[in-house]
Amino acid sequence: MLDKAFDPASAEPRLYAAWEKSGAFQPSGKGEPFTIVIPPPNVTGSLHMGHALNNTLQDILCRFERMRGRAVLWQPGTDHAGIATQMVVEREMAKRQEPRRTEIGREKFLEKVWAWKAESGGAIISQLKRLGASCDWSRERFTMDEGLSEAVKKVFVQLYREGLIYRDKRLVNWDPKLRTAISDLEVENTEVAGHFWHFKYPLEGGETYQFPIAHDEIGNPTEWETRDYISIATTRPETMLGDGAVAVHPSDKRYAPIVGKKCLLPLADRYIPIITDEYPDPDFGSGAVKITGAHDFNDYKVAIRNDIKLYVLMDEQARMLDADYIPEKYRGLDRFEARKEIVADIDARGLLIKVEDKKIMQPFGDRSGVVIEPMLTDQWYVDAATLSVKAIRAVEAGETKFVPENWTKTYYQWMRNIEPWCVSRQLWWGHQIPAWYGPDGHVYVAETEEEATKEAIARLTAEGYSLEDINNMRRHEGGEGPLLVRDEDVLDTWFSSALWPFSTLGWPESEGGPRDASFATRPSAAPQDEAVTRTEPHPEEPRSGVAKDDRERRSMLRTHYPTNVLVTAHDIIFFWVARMMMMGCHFMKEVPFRDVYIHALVLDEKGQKMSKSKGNVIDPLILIDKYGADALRFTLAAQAAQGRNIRLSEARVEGYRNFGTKLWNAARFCEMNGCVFDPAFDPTSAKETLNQWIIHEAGLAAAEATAALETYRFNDAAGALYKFLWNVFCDWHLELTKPILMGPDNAAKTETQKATAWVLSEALKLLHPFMPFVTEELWSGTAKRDGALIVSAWPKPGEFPANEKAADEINWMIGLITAIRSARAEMNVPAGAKVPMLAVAPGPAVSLRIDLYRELIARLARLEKISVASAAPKGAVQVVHDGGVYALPLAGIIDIAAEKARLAKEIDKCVKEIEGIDKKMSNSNFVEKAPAEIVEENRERRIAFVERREKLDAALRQLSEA
RNA sequence: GGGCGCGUAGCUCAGCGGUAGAGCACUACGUUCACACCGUAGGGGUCGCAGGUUCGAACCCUGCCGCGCCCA
Repeated sequence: MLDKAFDPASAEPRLYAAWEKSGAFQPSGKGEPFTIVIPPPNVTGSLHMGHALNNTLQDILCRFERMRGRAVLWQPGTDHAGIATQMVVEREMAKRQEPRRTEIGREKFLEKVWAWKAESGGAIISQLKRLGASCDWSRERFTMDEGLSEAVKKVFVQLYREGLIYRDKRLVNWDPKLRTAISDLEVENTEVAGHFWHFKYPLEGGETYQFPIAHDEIGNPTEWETRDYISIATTRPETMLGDGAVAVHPSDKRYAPIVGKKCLLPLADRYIPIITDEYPDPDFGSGAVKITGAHDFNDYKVAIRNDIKLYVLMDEQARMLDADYIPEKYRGLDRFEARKEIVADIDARGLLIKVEDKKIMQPFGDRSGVVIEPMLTDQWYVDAATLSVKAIRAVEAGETKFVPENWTKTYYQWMRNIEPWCVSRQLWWGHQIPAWYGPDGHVYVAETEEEATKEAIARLTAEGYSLEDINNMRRHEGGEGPLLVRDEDVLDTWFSSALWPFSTLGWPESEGGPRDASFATRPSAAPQDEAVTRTEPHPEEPRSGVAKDDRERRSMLRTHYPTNVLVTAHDIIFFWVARMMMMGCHFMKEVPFRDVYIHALVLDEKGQKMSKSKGNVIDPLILIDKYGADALRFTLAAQAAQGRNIRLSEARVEGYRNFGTKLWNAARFCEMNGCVFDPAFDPTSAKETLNQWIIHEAGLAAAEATAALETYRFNDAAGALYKFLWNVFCDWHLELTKPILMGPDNAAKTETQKATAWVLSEALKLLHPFMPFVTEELWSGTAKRDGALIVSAWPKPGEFPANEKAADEINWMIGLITAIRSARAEMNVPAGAKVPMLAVAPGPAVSLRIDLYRELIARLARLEKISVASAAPKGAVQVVHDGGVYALPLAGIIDIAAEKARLAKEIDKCVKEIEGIDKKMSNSNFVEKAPAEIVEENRERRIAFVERREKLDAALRQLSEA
């Protein structure tokens, strides 16, 4: 016996554990493969609404395809989140008042990070389980685990050898708090209140020129003043010390007389040229722009174009450098301190023209929150432009499709304007770059230090050094140190994430046996190598995802790559999709996924992005606690319409929780009425019209849900199932079965019990991807089953015999009942009162139907008795349905005026419809040009409305006579 | 400045060439033996505005107004 209600809190963990234990989450040996790699959440992360949506949709697809018999692999894991994780651990260390990372050194620090990871990392994994995610946890991976680290090394080395990774000095986004470079994507540009300072830069040698200060209507100058300076404006005065030039637009006549001359850079007391470049906007500020090539991205381009000198002004913490081109008084000052001083000093020299308040766009580090400083540094770059060629072509050729399709545009736009990808980070937590520097500064890129050392020795030997010379080049005294020094930096986390679709599946396929953790740095047997190679303990202990055996790795990669679909939000297209495409196309010679389904962002009720700082975060786990995972999942799916964001409201979640309860109660009804699933039941054998009808309707819902899921229309699938279950199965079918189930006809009863149980079982299957818990619980709770619902077979359209005749008949009856109920309610007939009904002069077809369904109609419309009359009695309420007239003889009980009003209202509706159709039909263009079927449809509708109006008119007439 | 998207019932949103829909909220009625996390019935929309295309526009096109996001 089913409990009174479903209890998610106790059922969910139990069911989840059973699924996992059964092996259902692992790909079955047979069936066409279906593969999704999870967008790996940060190891520091915890489940937010975006994850909940993202993973609900993936799970729906996985469960759907699993039930369709495919070998489903949903590959889970987390990424190591370089900056975030390092920050978390450092913060903890600070809280415990432990020595700083720089004091304990890299190795010790990394031990702490691994310890943190073991202790509190990956909390999100258990949260995904609460959501019901059917990932293959036996294959869980981590971007820092051994196999994936191998992949990273291999990719880096290969790209380097192909010339697609290089070291370069360029302007990067520098985070002075974290003291690392970050990518453009990790910078958030925010509008803030700032200032616009206008300075005078005096012309060299006291030179003067005429500067226009007034213009006529057509823009010709009418007044001039004599100037001995050029006016520049800046939002960042502290960078003026690094100016290499002042630029004006070549078309700007105002400055033409002084182009090519020099002006004095105040405070720095240097002369800098006045040049022309397309960059300055003559209408903006004074039209003259100071060019600080080393601290501004636009200026950098101007400086490179015009060969202007770059002056680096700041250190890694954005303090003014100790450099000879910086006046002593500013050295060591923080950039904002320096700004104050500089403005004051300019003012003191009489060179400050004015200060305006101005909204400015300022770049902030998304992790640190501090103002990003463009800095000229040496970093490693991936030649993204070259890699993008194949990635773009793959999408153009349709090898990968975006759903909805319009995201293709965003992808192209970014890919076609792609910048070199800075992949080095000045962090410790991450994949240390496999590059070593020789004593002469030469760089050797190799998968191991051993290899790099060999290369170095070969190179140095070729240059004529003896082994003894080389040994003397070692870094430390006494011949103990290494010859080479490894690059300190690590790779951007997204570098390893970009490999995720194939690295998690076992790439690179190792040639020998599985590698152990020390292999990479195992000392060689060669004596000369021994001398120059230091064996160091590997910071990366083998963790989860221990290498599978080779054969399996190869076959996983072969069967599951390319993956079928990547499910993600649009804010990750650049971060991830683009990079996976580039890496996949390059290394696998094949796109990483066939489809990219871009889902909505989940916003709060007001349409605001949820963020901790705004305090408008809705915690999915709290909703799960309150309403169950099924309710949350269904809500997200039902709202996941393509191309729209989701505003999540709790009321909606509550509504879908109620839907789950409705389903539960429907199952209880079945149980109480002997509707037990019989595996031998054959839906084509159903003889009762009612059963034929519900099977037919179930087939429509199944077809709709299947088609919708196949095209990622999650909301349509959810909607179709909701409607079928509640508004068809519960509202009508179960009600209509009651007389049969409680009646005397044993054959009809048995068939109805079986058919109803069968339809319920099919509905459980259809709903399972959306509401896995309650459906699984009901599956086993309502019958003895061969296996769990999660591995049952998805309903095929052919299993549901269509029966239009049965559908017409039952739907006619439903219409009649509804019409009677409506008239009753409007006439204020007490809900409990049973009244008689007369079918007025019914034709043979209607008579037959009335006879067939007399009991059902009477029951659901609360009628005392249904009989036939040649005419409606006087003063009766008359209901018109499908051309028939039905009278409720309520003379003396009902309010005649109210009934007249009701009829008048209905007549009015008909009249309006008829008028509308007439208007169309009288338009000769419509009749000529509209498709014949549309014209015919209108003709038929008109006939039906006219007939209805005639019946209603008659009823009204009769009522007036009474 | 460039790009993408959105303005449909009180709220949250479907629909995207031919009869305007859902959930929630609201109103009235209802302890009918699955369910009040329920049932029955009902009210509520000139589909942002203005043009255009079309026999026909919420839907396609153009412009405008308002809102959001992304990129400069």
